[in-house]
Amino acid sequence: VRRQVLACVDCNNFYVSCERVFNPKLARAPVVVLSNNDGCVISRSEEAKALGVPMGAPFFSVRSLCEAQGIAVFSSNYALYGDMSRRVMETLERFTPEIDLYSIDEAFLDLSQLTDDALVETGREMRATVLRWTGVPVSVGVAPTKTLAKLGATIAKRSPKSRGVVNLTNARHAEYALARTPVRDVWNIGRHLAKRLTTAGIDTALQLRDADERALSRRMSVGVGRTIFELRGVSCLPLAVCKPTRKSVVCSRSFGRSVETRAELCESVAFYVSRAAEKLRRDKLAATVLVVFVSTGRFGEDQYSNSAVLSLPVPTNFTPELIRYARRGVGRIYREGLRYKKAGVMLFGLARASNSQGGLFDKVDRGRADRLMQMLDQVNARMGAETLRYAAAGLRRDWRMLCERRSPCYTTRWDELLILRLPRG
DNA sequence: TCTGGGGTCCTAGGACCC
DNA sequence: TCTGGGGTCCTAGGACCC
Repeated sequence: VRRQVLACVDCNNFYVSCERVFNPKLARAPVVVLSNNDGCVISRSEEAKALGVPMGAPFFSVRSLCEAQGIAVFSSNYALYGDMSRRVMETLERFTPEIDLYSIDEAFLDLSQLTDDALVETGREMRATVLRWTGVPVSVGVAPTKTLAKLGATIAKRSPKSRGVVNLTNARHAEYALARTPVRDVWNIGRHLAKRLTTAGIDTALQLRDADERALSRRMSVGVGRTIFELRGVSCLPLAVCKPTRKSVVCSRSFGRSVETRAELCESVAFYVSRAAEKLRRDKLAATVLVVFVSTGRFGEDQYSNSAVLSLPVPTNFTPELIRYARRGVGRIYREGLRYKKAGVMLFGLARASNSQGGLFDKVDRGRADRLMQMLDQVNARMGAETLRYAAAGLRRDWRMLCERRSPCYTTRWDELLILRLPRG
């Protein structure tokens, strides 16, 4: 078997770090970033963690704590985080083309070509380079499998002594780390599995590694079996250097206020369809199934949620056509007298846009439709998102989600560039 | 005596990840 | 008053295919 060494590079509280890059006053201050619609806390600086802000806490429940402690609070700014992610990943790509971009703030790199004594040094160099070029601090774990590398990165993040890099290629070091890791902290062991494992007497990652793999595969899931092998240093999760094309596109939002009329619901759904269709076209895909869904709040009275599935006769990414079907879908599931809090669309059955099969009775001139969408996308790319948009997606849109504490899009909008004032003299 | 093996699809919901 | 969004994979048993 060929020796494999992977690095997991994980950005430290990524969204908070992005905000800090352009706002040095936040450097050692407590900072949190909220989810869409200013709903929950989804990123916390170490200082905010120390002040007792829990991950995932609804903002209303920690709002007074934030105010009392002077914690800086930001709405999500995905334009900024997406662009910063691109910079981090492009920096990492300088180290090796064998890189698996796992999420907005994480990547796995193949370091099998390096000798053992070069591993930690390379990890430190990656860390220093990303910090210097992008301003984002990262943690690095090095190990023979993804699961162990990920664990290494988590430990690196928590222990200052590691200076950001943890090497678990050595079997004794790995065993030491596994013995001190609760099973719930293992990648792909979530809340439910952790509970079932603890009930079965498996509390640490080391106990999981040494458990009966066949029995647990059968009793829990094949995923658990894979995790056990991964903890033993036997790779089951290959490096995905070439991502397979996506299988679905989703666009949905909670409303900033509740929505009751069919007209406004249609408007919002048309807006989500426009965004979803843009994603399709960016990936050169076309959809054959459209799902529209609506729901009231999850916590109050009068709960309702429903969805409508519409099959599209010809694979399409043509916005007005998708809007037509989506409105039909809303008509099927809309109930009067309810306070809707969320709506969205999903697209499935994705095929490559170029070689889609035409329909015998197709009424749309596909050539013209493609040219129109291409023009629309070009104008919006050049002049700013939504310079051209469909009126069906609403003009006022006062149902839009809250984002009252959003930072400027420092890196993606000319009118929001950071302005520096130099001191005199 | 002795009755294959490997694959896909279906469905809705659940689990997991960030 | 106020609780995110976008993904992937797995499950289970039967139907169906070669």
